[in-house]
Amino acid sequence: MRESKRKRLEAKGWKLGSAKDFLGLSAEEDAYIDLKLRLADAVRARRRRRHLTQVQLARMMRSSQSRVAKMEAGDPSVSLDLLIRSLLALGTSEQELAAIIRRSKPAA
Amino acid sequence: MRESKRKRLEAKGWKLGSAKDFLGLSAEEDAYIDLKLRLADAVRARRRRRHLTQVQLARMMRSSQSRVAKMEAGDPSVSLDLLIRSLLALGTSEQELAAIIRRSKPAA
DNA sequence: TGCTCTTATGTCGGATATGACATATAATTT
DNA sequence: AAATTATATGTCATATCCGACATAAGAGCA
Repeated sequence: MRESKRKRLEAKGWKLGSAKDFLGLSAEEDAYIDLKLRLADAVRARRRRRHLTQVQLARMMRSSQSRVAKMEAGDPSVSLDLLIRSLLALGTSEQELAAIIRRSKPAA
Repeated sequence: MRESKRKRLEAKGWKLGSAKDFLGLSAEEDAYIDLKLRLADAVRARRRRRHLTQVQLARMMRSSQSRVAKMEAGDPSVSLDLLIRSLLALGTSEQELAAIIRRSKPAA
């Protein structure tokens, strides 16, 4: 998973503490963002494994292709809700979901 | 955890497929709701274990007491995002988070 | 009984995430 | 290279979720 240093670089619109209180809960924020990016990667991986296009997945979950693209890109406008609902729509079991969440950020 | 048959009963405002397409993705919907309720219980358990009031937890995560109450009650107006951010604010590690998610609904 | 602390429930204006659409940029195929 | 298919990016109106507030309900104690 070479594209996971992406995480830092791709702080595209993440607004983080910057727009907020500038000091404080950056520890949880970090874990939260990291989790989202990990789920995003998992969605893409699972969708591809099932040979589905973004359009197909979008229809399965009554969303749209652009939403799926943003999801997989780790766009900050995408919620954890949508990510997890996507994984569930892809048939991910709770065990598998847990495994995705448990897995910490790959070694550098 | 006797209060988990609550799940079915407490379909208070869950609107489910009812307001939606009436047929279709109830499998994922079920998993989704079940997950939320499990996280809700986990928040309450962890908050109590740390001897925090809802007001205190609310302040820690810059939310409000009423939101925390709704979270713990499994109110449908609460998102997965908020539930997970709460758990992270309570110092839950990703390992622990995974354990909460993995754990399937208790036997009856 | 009142008093204090905690939690529950209802509501609301404002904030954010949503699907949809248009369109751009790959990536494949012919 | 042109056509086709897949994915990316930007924008927008509406739906949903948010914190905040008011207030009720419960628990424990003076």
